[in-house]
Amino acid sequence: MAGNTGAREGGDRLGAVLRPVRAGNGFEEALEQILQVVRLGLVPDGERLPAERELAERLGVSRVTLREVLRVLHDQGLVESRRGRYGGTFVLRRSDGAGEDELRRRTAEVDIEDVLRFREVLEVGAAGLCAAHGLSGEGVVRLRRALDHTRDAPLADYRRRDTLLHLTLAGLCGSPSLAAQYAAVRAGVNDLLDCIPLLVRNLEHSQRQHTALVEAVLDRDADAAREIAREHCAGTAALLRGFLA
Amino acid sequence: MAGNTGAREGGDRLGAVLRPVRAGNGFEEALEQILQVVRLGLVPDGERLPAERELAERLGVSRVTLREVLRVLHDQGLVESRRGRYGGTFVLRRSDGAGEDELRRRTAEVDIEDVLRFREVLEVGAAGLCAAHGLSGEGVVRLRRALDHTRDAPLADYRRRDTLLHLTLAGLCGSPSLAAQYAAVRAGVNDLLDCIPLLVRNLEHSQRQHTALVEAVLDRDADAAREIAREHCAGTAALLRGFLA
DNA sequence: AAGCAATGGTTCCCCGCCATACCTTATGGC
DNA sequence: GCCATAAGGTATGGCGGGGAACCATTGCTT
Repeated sequence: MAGNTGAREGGDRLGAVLRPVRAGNGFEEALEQILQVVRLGLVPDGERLPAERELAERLGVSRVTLREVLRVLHDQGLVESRRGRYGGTFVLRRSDGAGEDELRRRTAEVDIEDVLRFREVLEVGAAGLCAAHGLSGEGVVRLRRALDHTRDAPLADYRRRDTLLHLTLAGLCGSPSLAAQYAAVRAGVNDLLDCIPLLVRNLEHSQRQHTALVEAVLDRDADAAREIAREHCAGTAALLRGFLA
Repeated sequence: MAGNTGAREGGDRLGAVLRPVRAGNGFEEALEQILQVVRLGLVPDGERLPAERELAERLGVSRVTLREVLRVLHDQGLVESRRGRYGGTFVLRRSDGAGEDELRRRTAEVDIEDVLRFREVLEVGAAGLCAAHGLSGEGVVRLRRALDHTRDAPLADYRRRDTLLHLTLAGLCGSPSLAAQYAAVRAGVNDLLDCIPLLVRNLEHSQRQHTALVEAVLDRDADAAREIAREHCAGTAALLRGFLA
């Protein structure tokens, strides 16, 4: 019957919307998000995560569940907890090799093309929006500071500051939804980047692009900003495809 | 202490990632997604939703919870259930006025700028990706068919077919993540559009843009595709800002 | 030295949701 | 006309997670 056929065709279309309502249980999602914070370098090695009570509230899970997450991270050697006033949960420097298989597992199950394409769209979009609408005075300061921060970065901290620069730009584009999605996809990109070596030559190239990108945004030259962002992403994408394909 | 200050500054940065792990309970999220299906017109008026057992499984909630959702939708006059073989849950034609306050409530709590900007980024990005990477033979067919479908649309069904065209494009861009996000943001856009009148003049303009957009994509002219998509979004955005601001 | 405050650590109870099984209704085929 | 089938409708037990209260530890402040 016609209606039935229509419903079946529609059924395929529904796939984009009718995805599972939660990617996993509360525990798994909370774990994922805290890992994101760490992988994005939002809390650098040695620094403290928010207190358990605050973290639990912000993640929308109970403290009990959050503590299970922290216990797992502790068992994997990623964090350390200290009691008492001015105690807390601290991010440990990842002794290279720890969680290596974890990384393999994670990168094995992501759709690399999906990540790279989505990242490019968001990155280019954020740059274009920032340039087209202009930044507030405070926005200019934040962006400049983030850029300067990448210039004098020690090699070991470059990727983290690079990430922060891009997150800053995404955060300034005027779309919180875009910023949130960028954070998520960027965590995925960082996972991929952690699988390949950091080449100084790429880094210098990247740095020139950062400078040009920020200039274009501040000049409110949207087309230029978009084009630079696109090239920037294409560079990373080519690198990753080359190493991982 | 320096570490403490750093942690506080970091705390602000964490905002983009440390969002609540679930927007609500299972019931609310399932409701939201089914509403999305209806609002996107993925199941047209009079057609049947997937069977309860299938829907529950695809949404990752129990049938009990799903049925609570359907009961709410039934009470609001949006769906009707019929028992027996070839029964099911059917989407009712929305008698204008029903759920009107619901719409007001919903549109009141969305960040219009966020929605419009994010939508533009995704729309432009999807068009650019499709044009840049080219479509498969089947992709070409699907896109053409969706476009043709908007041409001979009765006025009452235009917005639905328009939505389907854009969803098709997003689905063909090679990034499932982008497609999913587009579906979500488009549902929000449709809510906003439902608050303003449908002007035939805008519709004709829109239709010309659709044709040009599809042509640009099929010609693999990414710059043109992006530019048309941008104009297309700007038109809708201006309309919405004018009526709702 | 005493007290306070901020943090991690622990326990308890209750609710919401899930899984499962079963019942009821309507339709088509034998 | 009977029965198989596919759908919605109902009932129950179990458990994961949440909320709240409390304990334990540390270091600053007085």
